[in-house]
Amino acid sequence: MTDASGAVTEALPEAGSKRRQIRPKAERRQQLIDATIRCIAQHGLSAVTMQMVTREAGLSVGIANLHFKSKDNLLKETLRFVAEEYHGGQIEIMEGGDILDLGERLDALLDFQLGRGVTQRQKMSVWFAYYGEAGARPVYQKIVSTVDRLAAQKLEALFIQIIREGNYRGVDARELATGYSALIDGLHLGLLVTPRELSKRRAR
Amino acid sequence: MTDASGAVTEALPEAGSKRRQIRPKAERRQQLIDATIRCIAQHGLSAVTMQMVTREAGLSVGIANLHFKSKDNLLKETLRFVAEEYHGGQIEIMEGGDILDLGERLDALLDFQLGRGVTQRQKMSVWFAYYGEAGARPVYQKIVSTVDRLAAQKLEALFIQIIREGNYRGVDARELATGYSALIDGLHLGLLVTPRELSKRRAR
DNA sequence: ACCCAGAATGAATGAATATTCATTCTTGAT
DNA sequence: ATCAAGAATGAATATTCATTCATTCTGGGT
Repeated sequence: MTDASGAVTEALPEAGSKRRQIRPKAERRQQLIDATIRCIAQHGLSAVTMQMVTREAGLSVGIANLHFKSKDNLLKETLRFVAEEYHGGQIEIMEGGDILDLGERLDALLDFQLGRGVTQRQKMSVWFAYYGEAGARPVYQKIVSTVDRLAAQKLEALFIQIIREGNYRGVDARELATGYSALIDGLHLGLLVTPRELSKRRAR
Repeated sequence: MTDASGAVTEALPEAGSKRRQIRPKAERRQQLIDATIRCIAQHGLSAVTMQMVTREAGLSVGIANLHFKSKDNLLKETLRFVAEEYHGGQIEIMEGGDILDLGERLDALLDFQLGRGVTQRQKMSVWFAYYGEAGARPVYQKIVSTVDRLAAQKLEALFIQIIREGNYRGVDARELATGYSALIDGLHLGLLVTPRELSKRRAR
């Protein structure tokens, strides 16, 4: 197809044509991580491609390798972000000084963990997508277990308080904490597969 | 496979045997599914290739597409196999007539679900690898939820019996069953990430 | 002994995809 | 207004992998 007019073929001024924007590195990184989360939730970890992610972010393909060294690294950083955000939220509730009543605090924790909303659901998809690969990828295992351990300690501390305050007998805080975490994880899993609702009450 | 008889002892994994063997279709299918399970457990679902699986099975690359139509299909059938085996085992315990005491039955269930061993661990890896993708793949969702629902019904029935027999009050069997399943799933997840042991007692 | 249906093989093919990098563009400083 | 630094682009490249299929081989039937 040769240009008939001989004039400079100008790129068609598309209506929605986006002007190239230069933004700070941190912002681009977050933009890409967010896009990655959405892609994993929608297409599954194993189907995610760089094209997909950068397109979702509204950027060009090359940019991902500019800010993250590689796809592997992007995925790793995405997991780290989700893990830290989730556990950070838990820890904030557990040791924040604004709620004094222990029962209330436990309620707040449940609200946070079982809270609905698209975003939360997406994050959970990501979370479990990585869990699925954790058995084979030590890197993922390490990231998850590190933040997990921290949250588990705080949770145990909370249960110790509750047990003391309520004068409960024959209950081990550590076992309770382990069981509680497992229960929450299991409930999340169930939510992923069956879109039904589970009352928060059941967890207690 | 009796090796004591001194008959043709077909070495299982890899003997330098170069001789091509013709075997019934069902056997080859199972051979490939087993290899797939091992590969997923070792390398992760997203890293599994046809070459990897067929090599693990000690067969040529073309054979997978001969017995299963495609890679997708092989993965789907593998999930179905694991799902049916796992839930089949549960159901057998729950409705088998050989154990009459309900407490014992519950113990047997726990033993089965938390039983260790390489094979069990591999199966669990596979199980959760698929869970990770379930959010994005309706096919997986359907397979899992179908068998899951069946097992959940049996479990609820078991709890109804237990509640009646023990004269427990204020406990809903369905909620208990849901919680129990979630707890077990959560414990499995924990096992995948941290190779620690969890006493069966905690589950109760 | 001989055959042949169909099981098994693996080199070849083509499609998908991560990564590179020469080039273009933006912005803040001068 | 001009410039340089470096952010952003996307066509091109190289690799990896699923799938195909012409060919080889096996074992039961005759």
